[in-house]
Amino acid sequence: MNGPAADDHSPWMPFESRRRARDEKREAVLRTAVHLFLEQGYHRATLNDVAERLNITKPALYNYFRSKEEILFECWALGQEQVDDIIAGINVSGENGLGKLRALVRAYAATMATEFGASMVRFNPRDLSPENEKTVRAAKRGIDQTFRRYIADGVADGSIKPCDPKLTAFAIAGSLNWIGHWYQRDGALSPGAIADEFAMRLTEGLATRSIKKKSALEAPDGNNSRKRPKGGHHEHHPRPAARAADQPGRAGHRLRRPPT
Amino acid sequence: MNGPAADDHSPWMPFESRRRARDEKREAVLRTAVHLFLEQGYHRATLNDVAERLNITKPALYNYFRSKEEILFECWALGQEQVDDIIAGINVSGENGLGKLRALVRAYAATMATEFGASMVRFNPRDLSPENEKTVRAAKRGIDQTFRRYIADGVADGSIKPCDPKLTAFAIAGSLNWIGHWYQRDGALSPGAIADEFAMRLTEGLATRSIKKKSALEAPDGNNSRKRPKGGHHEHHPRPAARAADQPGRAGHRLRRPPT
DNA sequence: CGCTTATATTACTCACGGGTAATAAAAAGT
DNA sequence: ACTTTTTATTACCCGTGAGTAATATAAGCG
Repeated sequence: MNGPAADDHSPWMPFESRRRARDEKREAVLRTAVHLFLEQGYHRATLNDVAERLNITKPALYNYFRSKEEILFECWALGQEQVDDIIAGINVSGENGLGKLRALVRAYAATMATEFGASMVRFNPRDLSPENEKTVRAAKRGIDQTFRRYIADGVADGSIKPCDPKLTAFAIAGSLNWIGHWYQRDGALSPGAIADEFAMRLTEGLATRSIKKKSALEAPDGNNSRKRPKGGHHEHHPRPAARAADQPGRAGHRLRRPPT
Repeated sequence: MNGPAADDHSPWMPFESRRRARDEKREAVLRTAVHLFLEQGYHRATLNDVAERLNITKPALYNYFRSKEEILFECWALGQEQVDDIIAGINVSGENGLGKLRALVRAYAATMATEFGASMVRFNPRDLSPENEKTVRAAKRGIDQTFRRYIADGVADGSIKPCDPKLTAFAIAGSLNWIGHWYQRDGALSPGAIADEFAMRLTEGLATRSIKKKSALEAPDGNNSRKRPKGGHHEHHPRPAARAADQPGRAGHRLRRPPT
């Protein structure tokens, strides 16, 4: 952010470009890792596998991460970051309870169709260090509470029929989380279609007034999803330093070099 | 079943009692194993842990199972057996599509609140041998198709509103499967209450005519579930040999000794 | 060009845990 | 009581894979 207007004589430019290259490599590791972890499971996928796929060798990975466990955690964190952003956006949207719930369902469904999103629900927190496990569990609790809050808000403002927020949140979040288990990125269903369909199906039983269904199955790819679900290249912007979400904890140390 | 009327002089009696004792030990292993596998994850839980909890040593386990993988598979199979029974019962019930779907949702929810039921969705099929993995995937496909069939039946007979059976089945099964991830057996929610609530919540949006809700949350334990959700002792009868469900494959070799 | 720092490699350590003898202790059967 | 079978134990093997030197190569950078 403090970068001087980069001509080409600046002695700082190479520094920055080096850092950027490093960050790109870090992300490449995470993308390969999350793919293999999802495909084979965390314990069956070895760091040799990850390295081999990147055309390097295992010890090279330790230039970017302290341990396999840290890689696992960082994969999860990238998914969690997406969700934090989604929630932060909805919180300032000024919608009523039902509107916020629908927005969350839709965006969360699209996230679950990404590999980092799926990692949030397919990785086992028990495989993390005690400290990271606590962070993950706190974040999961935060998501659950957000669902419940939106539902309770909707009941309070009259947009959602009276119901038990706890079990209703479980039912909705369950459907969404399950996407991470069955969704095949090479399958027939587009993330947009899934997100639209789930947003409709999961909330139609809750609305106090009937929903105007627009035959969601026919729209193969709505242009209305805030985050592009699957662009060919750099799947998500290079992250402008840390980003503070309003939700619980998570130390904001995105992208730091561990070894030195 | 060919047992002679056992007085007390029969020389066959000890044989039977021996077999029974063996089967009880086998099941004890599976109950301990499924508990630890769910608690710590399959790879973190060691056979030493399992054995220690049974007050024996690791090699003793090999009198009952060929490998750790076989234990994993048998845990899954016990859960799958419950589901097969449920489906077989519903298939001959003569209900309409919505009725069958509701019955399945209710019984499946209760199963997910058991450890063997949860193992069906928390274990990773990739940890099984190729052959067993195929069996598991076929069974999963069978369950999915049953959900879709009941929904399609309901649409055909007019009890369910027109909808996409595939995505609707995903949404419902997702909610139910997720129970296996969050349900705490020592928590406040009883399996019966969850089953009732989910059966209501997940199908109310589908019914062509409005549902007569009876405030399901207040009924802590309905007496109407065909299988008792959680009896204190012998969780399921000693299994009268093999049991053939109508669904796909699974070799019916329950309870055989591997070594000899 | 030399000095320093980042990045990668080869070759290794080592704990962990599934699985296997070899063998002892019970039970069952005769 | 003697034999056989079942069930368990102790003591080991050994493949695997995370993580670590020691070291080579390449890239800033004055």
